[in-house]
Amino acid sequence: MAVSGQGKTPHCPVGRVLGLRERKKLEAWRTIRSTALRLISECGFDAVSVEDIATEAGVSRTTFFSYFRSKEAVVYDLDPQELQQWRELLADAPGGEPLWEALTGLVLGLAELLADRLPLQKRLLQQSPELCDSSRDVCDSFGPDLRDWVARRTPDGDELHAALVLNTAFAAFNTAIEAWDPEDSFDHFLDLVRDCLRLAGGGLARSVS
Amino acid sequence: MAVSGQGKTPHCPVGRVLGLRERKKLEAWRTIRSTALRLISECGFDAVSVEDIATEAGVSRTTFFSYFRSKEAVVYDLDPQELQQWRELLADAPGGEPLWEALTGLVLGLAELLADRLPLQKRLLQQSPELCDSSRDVCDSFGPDLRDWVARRTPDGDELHAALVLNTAFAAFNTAIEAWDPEDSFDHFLDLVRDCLRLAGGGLARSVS
DNA sequence: ACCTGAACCTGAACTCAGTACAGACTTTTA
DNA sequence: TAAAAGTCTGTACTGAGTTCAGGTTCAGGT
Repeated sequence: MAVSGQGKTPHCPVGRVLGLRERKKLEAWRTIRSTALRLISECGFDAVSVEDIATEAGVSRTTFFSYFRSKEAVVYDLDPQELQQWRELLADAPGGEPLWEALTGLVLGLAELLADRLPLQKRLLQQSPELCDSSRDVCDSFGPDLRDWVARRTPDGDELHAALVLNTAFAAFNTAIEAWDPEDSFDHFLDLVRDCLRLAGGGLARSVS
Repeated sequence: MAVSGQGKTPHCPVGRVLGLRERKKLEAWRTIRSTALRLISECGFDAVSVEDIATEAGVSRTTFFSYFRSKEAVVYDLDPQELQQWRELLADAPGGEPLWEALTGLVLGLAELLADRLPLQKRLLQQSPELCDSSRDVCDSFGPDLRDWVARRTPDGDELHAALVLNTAFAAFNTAIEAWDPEDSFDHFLDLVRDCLRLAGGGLARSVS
């Protein structure tokens, strides 16, 4: 029944043309999200409670948790429209390519899709070390979809290889995020992602040191 | 001052010859750990509270948290003696090898060190999906040490490569753990770890599908 | 325009993880 | 054997996440 993956009770505003109900929900989602990011960037992740966020966003604590599974999710979750774009990216992905090439393309496409959010998110990560070792990361927001996508195109008997490729791609993406300085240009980030994927794809045993 | 990484107030029983104090602490650690694992395997991770564990182990809730940073930690943390062995492994590791080879050796050594615990841990993971998506994993227990070790031997300017290699090694290890059926032999697990590391090291772009 | 069902929001009450701390107790050391 | 240092415990607190009953708002059909 649930189509989206975020927002439980809210039936998830992903429809093509939005009714009043869905417009309001999307608006609520964004209000909560932006309020949260503002407060967290001002005071730090731990110093802001869900109560604070809800109040400041003009909504109840209960409602907050109906939009976001957890406090971290408000930082990492994709905007519903981004999520939709991401799913279109998955749906349109060519089927014939080798898995690693396909993943490289998808991850890069995703990175571009996140161009607006990532600088802020990375800055939050730097400001709030609590968020870092909370062991949740950006991959949590699109990981499940990508996992499904990979599973769907994986022939029986090849699951180990598929899982390894996927986890390694995540590792490469995370490494790029870790290494990136958000003061640098976003193109520089894209280069980092490309480099990491290329190195991992080419074989780490081969590189120096 | 803190030498260990787990156990805050308890000054950490890693000394060569143990005084009464340290022996008691090690005993308490193990009592809490084994009690926790027993209860969790009987009832599931979420169905057991820290209160339950502490009571059953004959210790106060406060004391539990002085031995383990979190509820998950009681599942993932290394036994103090295993931790010491792991650190000796790191200290004895040869310095001249290329990073990927060195990591391969270390990870395999670690896996052997964990031979006793891993089957049980993996069974817990299967029984309690909550534990899986808590996004904490076995790497949390030895990851920081390994990260330090890598940082120490990484020349300036090579941090990106080092981080990528480390994260990829983790990904390979995790993939092996995911794929392993604890009913199979532990040797089979070691083979999986070796395979994953070899594939990732050799270059995922090269492999089929 | 009105009715009805469904989706949504809310406050209240609850469980439990994690922290702080002061006082009691136990080992160490001198 | 007494002070110092380390450890345990109960208590009390904050805040995350869940449940639920009751009220409000929107959508679709008449």
